[in-house]
Amino acid sequence: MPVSRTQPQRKAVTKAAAGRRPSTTARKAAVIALPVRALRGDDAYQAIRRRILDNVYPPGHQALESALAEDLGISRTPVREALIRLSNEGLVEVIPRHGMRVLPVSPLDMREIYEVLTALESAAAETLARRKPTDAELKPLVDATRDMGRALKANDLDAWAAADERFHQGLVELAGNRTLIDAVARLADRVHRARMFTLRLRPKPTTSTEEHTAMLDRIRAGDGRGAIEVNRAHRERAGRELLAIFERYRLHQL
Amino acid sequence: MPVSRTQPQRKAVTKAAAGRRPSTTARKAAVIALPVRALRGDDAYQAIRRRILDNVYPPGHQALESALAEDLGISRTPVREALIRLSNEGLVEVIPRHGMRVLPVSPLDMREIYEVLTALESAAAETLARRKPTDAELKPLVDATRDMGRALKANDLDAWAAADERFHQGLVELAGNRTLIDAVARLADRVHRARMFTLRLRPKPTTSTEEHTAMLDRIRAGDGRGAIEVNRAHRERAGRELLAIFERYRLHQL
DNA sequence: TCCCGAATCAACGTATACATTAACAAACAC
DNA sequence: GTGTTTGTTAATGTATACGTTGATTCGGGA
Repeated sequence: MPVSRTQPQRKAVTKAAAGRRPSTTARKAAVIALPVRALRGDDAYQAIRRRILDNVYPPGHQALESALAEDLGISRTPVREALIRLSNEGLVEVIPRHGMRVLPVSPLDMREIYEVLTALESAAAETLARRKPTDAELKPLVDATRDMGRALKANDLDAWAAADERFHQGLVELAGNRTLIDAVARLADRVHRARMFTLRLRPKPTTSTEEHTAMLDRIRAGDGRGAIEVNRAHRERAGRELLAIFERYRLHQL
Repeated sequence: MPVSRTQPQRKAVTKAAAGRRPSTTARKAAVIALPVRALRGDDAYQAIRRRILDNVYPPGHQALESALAEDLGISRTPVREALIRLSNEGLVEVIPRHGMRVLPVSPLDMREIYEVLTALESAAAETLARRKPTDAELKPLVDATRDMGRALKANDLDAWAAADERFHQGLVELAGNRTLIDAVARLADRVHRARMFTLRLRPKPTTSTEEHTAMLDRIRAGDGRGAIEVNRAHRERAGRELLAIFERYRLHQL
């Protein structure tokens, strides 16, 4: 779970013959640059994860290990390792004879996740408020909030969502508790998917910006209790709205 | 992470020739029962995990993939899969050329974990209090609290620790939020190890029982806020004590 | 004596081979 | 015609083979 520790950054190894049988003697690549980047190990994890987050593999999508391996141009071994991690994170389900299945985001799941996130972020907000962070430390949060407002004016929902994620991510990171960061990160992908589905179905998220500003005020004032309350209200409202959309459009059939 | 979903209960397949090369034609086992149960896949995970929790592999212990495979009588493949999961949970670290290393439980880690656990359990306590559970539902918690008292009188620290874990586990389960349960479970193993190390070094945990009773009272009264407060105080006190022991005995060198 | 470089070796990461077993279908009995 | 059983197939789980690469050690030069 400690992502930063368990995933030794692999430098981007490029292969001359990607996916080809490894030749006994390694030959230097032709002058022409490598057309396909060889995916292996953790890269397989990233690749599959990205396809899920980008909805290339939508909820309910099934794929056999061998099919994934072929898609990625690698063998089944690294694919299996990637699937173990993805199922750990609740993104996919491995069904013994039917490969993996991308898990749908059910309304129940969302309700659960929001409840947990609220608890975790509230703790982060309180810790942060107690620590009385400097303005410099809070700058990422201020910037993110500002960007949310700008994106909303420009009607750029994707930019709004990105800035909102940056705010929440930054809030948790500033608390400085690695275990907390990891716990949130573990839920982040699933929330991300749900929000992407609902992003264009819901009314303009105008109040979120104000709520973020209010939270920042509490944190600056060192008011831990107040920060908790604001965050809780923010999360609960957002969760309620998201669930309403979900149920109205029956997105959980996905 | 959704443990219950991602780990399809494997029925205890027994093998006639455990660990032996699989024979082409399956023969019925000799009349004499199978001496060694074949360990594979998820079993490897359980086996290694248990050895860590039981301190057979103490913090800092290193072992090569091949050594683990030999120990368990299986090949490296299922061992690797087990290690991926164990490192996900923060129990071990995989160091590229030096095998796996059982992670020590540092005071910093403990502080972080207790902070997160406090947030999660408080949420559980509040949810539970709001739901006004029946006495029948609360029975496991009442029983656990009672057993803690008994164990303390009998001076059976292991039984006390087991009952205490049962209480906290039961509390979270009663809240009925699977995501929450999984998030707590993910931290449980590390906490368990830390507590086992300190169990016999600290003064008798007499106040915990009272605090549990107080929490139950709040829950019964439907007083969510109060349950949060009691739980927070309980966790913070316990965390402080644990950390004090840790630092006094410099257990983090382990 | 200490430092640097080359050679050796072993552990890992990945690919592949193989036996097991569940799913599916066809054939048979009723 | 329907239900059951058996045979076939394909996907998995595990083992094993193999090339790559980093660690370690030994030797030579300063």
